[in-house]
Amino acid sequence: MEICKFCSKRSSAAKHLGNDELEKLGHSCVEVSFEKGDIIFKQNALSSNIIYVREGLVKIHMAGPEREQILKIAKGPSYLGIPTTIGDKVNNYSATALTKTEVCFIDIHIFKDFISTNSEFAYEIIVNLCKNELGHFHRCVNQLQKQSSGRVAETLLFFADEIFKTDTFDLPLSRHELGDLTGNSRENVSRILSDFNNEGLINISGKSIQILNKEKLFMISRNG
Amino acid sequence: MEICKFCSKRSSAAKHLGNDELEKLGHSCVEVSFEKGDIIFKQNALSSNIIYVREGLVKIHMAGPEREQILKIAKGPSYLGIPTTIGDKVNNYSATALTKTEVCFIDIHIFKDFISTNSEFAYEIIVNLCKNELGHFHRCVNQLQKQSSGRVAETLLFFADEIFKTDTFDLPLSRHELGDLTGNSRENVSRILSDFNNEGLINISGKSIQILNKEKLFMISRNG
DNA sequence: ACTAAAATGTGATATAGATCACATATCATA
DNA sequence: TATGATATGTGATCTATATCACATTTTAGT
Repeated sequence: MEICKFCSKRSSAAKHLGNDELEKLGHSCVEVSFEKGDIIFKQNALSSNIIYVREGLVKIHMAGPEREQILKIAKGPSYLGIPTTIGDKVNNYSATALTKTEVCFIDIHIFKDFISTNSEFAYEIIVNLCKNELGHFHRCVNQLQKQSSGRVAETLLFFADEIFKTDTFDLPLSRHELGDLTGNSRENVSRILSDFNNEGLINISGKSIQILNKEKLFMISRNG
Repeated sequence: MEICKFCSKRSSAAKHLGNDELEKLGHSCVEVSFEKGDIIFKQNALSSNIIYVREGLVKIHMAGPEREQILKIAKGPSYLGIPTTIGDKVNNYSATALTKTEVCFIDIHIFKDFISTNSEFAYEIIVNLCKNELGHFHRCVNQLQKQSSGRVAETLLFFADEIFKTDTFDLPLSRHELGDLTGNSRENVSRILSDFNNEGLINISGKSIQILNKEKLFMISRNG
């Protein structure tokens, strides 16, 4: 098993692993492929693996008191659900593939082992957790304080700039999911997208989106 | 300097430090006392210390696009702002004392040093970060989905159960701050508290609060 | 290719909660 | 203890956004 040794998508933490450690990792690591819509792990199930997304787009979501809440869109390569695997026995949230996704399941014991024996690895994991938490703080405050069109505008820019790195792309979410992500009703998302379309900020047809006026969209995202 | 060696409020991570490590920590650690209202660290300032709250109540808050957002109420003993010290050069949020607070400033270098040389310490920090993040996810979803009276009810129960461990206590926040914490306007917080009072759920007089009907308050917190 | 199911668009209506306006109470400091 | 400043309570609006209702489009399974 040399899959990890020659993996081209190693995490910044795994870059600190030596050859023998990578070999060990390769032995206790399972590679799985998920299709769009497949559940990678489920809230309330026992959490026993660290998940590493080699490639693909994943939504992290949680059942809230009223409806499903999408907490985050994660793009490989990145770790997934370290907090819920280490912080609790049970998954506090679910992860579902939004596109075809390549995932490695890493046994929690070997992960702990690396943390214990390789301080550079441990430190990278800590940095990773810290950055994630900061990102999440910002996202949360934005969600809480911006108004709905601002949240939708922000999300469109997020997909363009962070995920697809182009202004023309296919939305990987339904209107309903976009609502769960931005804290809007399905109907409101439709309306806001229509408005953006009519004002010439975007060009939308089904899921395919083209951003036409990034500056104005950014202004809307900024000022609520 | 033996303040850490004989400290009665050591963190779960610091319990894994040996005598010589504690001595080292004692040398590069400064103890400071803050009064109610004092700023412990400020958003956008350079972050160069890990802060450990030995005793006291602290609010973590962040300037949002519309208003100030209180992200969390932290109670000593606990670490404060590990994410912002390790995850960024600059503080992503502020911390302000809500009561008289005893704080230790720990040099980031010695902290990193412990992470590198003491794997148990590192692992405890990781567990801590993970649990914090899970807590924050839950708080965020609650904030986003519950309606205002639910958020206020939840906060009252939080103070009673988690912070003061009694049903009669003095609110350490103004109505305005309670709004910043629960995402309500100052006026709305007043109204909600008055309602709770009139319905006999609580007894309120200024900042002093007595919870009379915990079950019903819990129901309100649950069902929005 | 056909049909049921699911997703989407859009108007009308309802409402939670913000904002405004002002009265009252409490606090801090000279 | 007097006095300005700050915090709080409460009614009257106003508005963003949810909800409802239904038409239309798209998708998936046979």
